[in-house]
Amino acid sequence: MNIEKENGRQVTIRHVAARAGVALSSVSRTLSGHPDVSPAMRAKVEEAVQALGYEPDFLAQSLRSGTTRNIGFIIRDIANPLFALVARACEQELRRNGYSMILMNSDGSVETESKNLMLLRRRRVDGVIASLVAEDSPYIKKTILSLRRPLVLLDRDMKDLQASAVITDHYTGVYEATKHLLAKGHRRIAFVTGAENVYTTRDRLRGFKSAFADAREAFPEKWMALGGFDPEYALVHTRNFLSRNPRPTAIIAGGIGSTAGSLRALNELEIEIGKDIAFIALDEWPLFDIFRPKISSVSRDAQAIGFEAAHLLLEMLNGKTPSETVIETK
Amino acid sequence: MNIEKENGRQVTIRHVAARAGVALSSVSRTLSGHPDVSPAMRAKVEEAVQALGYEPDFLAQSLRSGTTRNIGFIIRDIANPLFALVARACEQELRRNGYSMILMNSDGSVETESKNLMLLRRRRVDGVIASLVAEDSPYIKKTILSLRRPLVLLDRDMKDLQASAVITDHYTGVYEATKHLLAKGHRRIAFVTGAENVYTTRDRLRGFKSAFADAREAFPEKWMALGGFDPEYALVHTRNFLSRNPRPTAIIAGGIGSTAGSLRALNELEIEIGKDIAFIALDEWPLFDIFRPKISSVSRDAQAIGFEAAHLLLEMLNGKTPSETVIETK
DNA sequence: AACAATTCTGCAATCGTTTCCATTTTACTT
DNA sequence: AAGTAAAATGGAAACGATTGCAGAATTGTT
Repeated sequence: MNIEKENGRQVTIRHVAARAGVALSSVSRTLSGHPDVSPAMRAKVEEAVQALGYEPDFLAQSLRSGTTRNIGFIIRDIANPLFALVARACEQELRRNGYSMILMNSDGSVETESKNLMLLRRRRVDGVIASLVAEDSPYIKKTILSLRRPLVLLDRDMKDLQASAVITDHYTGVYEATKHLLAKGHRRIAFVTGAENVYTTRDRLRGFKSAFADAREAFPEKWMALGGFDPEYALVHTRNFLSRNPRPTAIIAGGIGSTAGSLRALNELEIEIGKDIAFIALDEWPLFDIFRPKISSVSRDAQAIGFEAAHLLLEMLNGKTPSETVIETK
Repeated sequence: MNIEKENGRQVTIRHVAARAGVALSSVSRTLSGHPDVSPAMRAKVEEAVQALGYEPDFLAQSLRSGTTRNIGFIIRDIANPLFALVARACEQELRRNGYSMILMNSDGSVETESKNLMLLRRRRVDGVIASLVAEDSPYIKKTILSLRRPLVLLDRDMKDLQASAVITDHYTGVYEATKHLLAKGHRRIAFVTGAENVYTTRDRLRGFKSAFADAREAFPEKWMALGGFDPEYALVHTRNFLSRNPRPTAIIAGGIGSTAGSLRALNELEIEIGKDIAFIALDEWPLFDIFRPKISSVSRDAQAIGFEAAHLLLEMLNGKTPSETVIETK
């Protein structure tokens, strides 16, 4: 069976129809499970399909149906272990439902992100899942509105977008962590993370501030470095904080990249976590539990995020209205 | 500008032609940069394109041209940090060349992998980059042959496939590492890694054996656990080795997953690396340089692998014959 | 046996492009 | 000024599927 056509050309429904001696439409109906198909017809068509090794062309089907069963997935950086877990769970779930994932890295650039979105639109993806670089770019907002396809945002909070979102309750985790540090007597707590133009940072900051307020302590403005999630930013600013006199007694690093940068700074200056300074990471690196120094962290279930994102999108594809899912921390 | 059509329908080349008062074919020619287009025509068409916000449909173009500018990327697990780096570099390079990446995880299952390959074929991807689960499955081999599209294999060595490949010179790295251990007096060296049905393991094993042979030492067959790259396998077998009497004085873990599993076993039994036992990881986890215990490793440039894979594929898409690129270790 | 109702099948249009071919227009020779 | 070559344009047929509609074949009813 599965006799390859001698000439390189593709086997189309046309060949199947010819071999079975029936009309194209009949073949199509048989294959798509239309009710009005006689057993005789079905037999003939199936024989021909087998013999020719016919396989419907997704492209042609997409053009006709207007649906590609392709989902765009845009993140800053797939090499971020948290995102990688999200992407994996998401891809698995989409695949189980007959969708494929087109992966694009935005490399932290609003411009690349915007180009990617436009490309996905031209590719006629059925929907998009995205962790945007920033929430405050009107340019991106316009591009998103022009998408006119179901969209799921990861940890972002944008108005009038008709998008679903998977958001994390960072507040609680950070609040507890900060409270814990304050209870241990720490006052000079440095906070190194990304900018406030993403929900993630704002929610974390809210938790941080609340803990200080509840402890009736002044909010340590000068120990804030809210500029970027990249390791370099964290490295530079942690190094800076550590060179001050007096230096901070505790550091909170928000996000995978920031944690990497901060740890590198500590390592460089040979400052020991647990002994010389307290350290809390928001979001975990894999193997955190195995390595020393033992690093405390506020964690969240990345797999659940990916799974939920896929689900919210699938729901929208089935006509439901956008909604939000909240993931807990720690 | 960019007036959205009032009705939801898409703006097609047909609308552009109507508005510009010219034939469809002329619009197409103008847009695709055909030489025989008068300035007057160009102006009219461009005005209409602007006014309507027209954007060519990738799907229709693909159907017509027979080329999708989509590349399939299949790996065991995107959450493996090494693969994630490969995927990122690869996606970036493909994107720079106008291609998009469809990501699929095979979850370490030959069956899933095969299904994925078939789906990619139906989706008419222009090429595939894959890190296969195993080299010895005739089923997979058949599926690959039926792909009839350019293929780049990552760290796999398969005959009569007409595929390009990015392979790593594991031999040298492992040889040096083993020699080093032998020189330090180690004899009971355990080796935990994946099965021999992938090039990666075979090449590493070759290096391992060579080092023993050159040192005129008997190859320690009973300290081999070549069964799987997953952490569970490594955990179980490392634990087993460590419970023997005498136990190994050194462990080599081959691959990201195996390293995680082995480290977990050591952690569990509270055996300290550097003090109680020597440990060498083949392939690095991120942040290895920061954490304690300090872990020695044989590393390779994952970004380069992704970049080279993209390049080999692009070359094949330009009609070149398949070739191989070798990446160095350490 | 004649008619209606039902099931089945085929034709042709459609999705949005590109491209071959034929025809018209323009430009160049002598 | 006529003839030829080159440039510009339009019409129509692909690419590979799905589907509304109409007609043919089958079945059931009286």
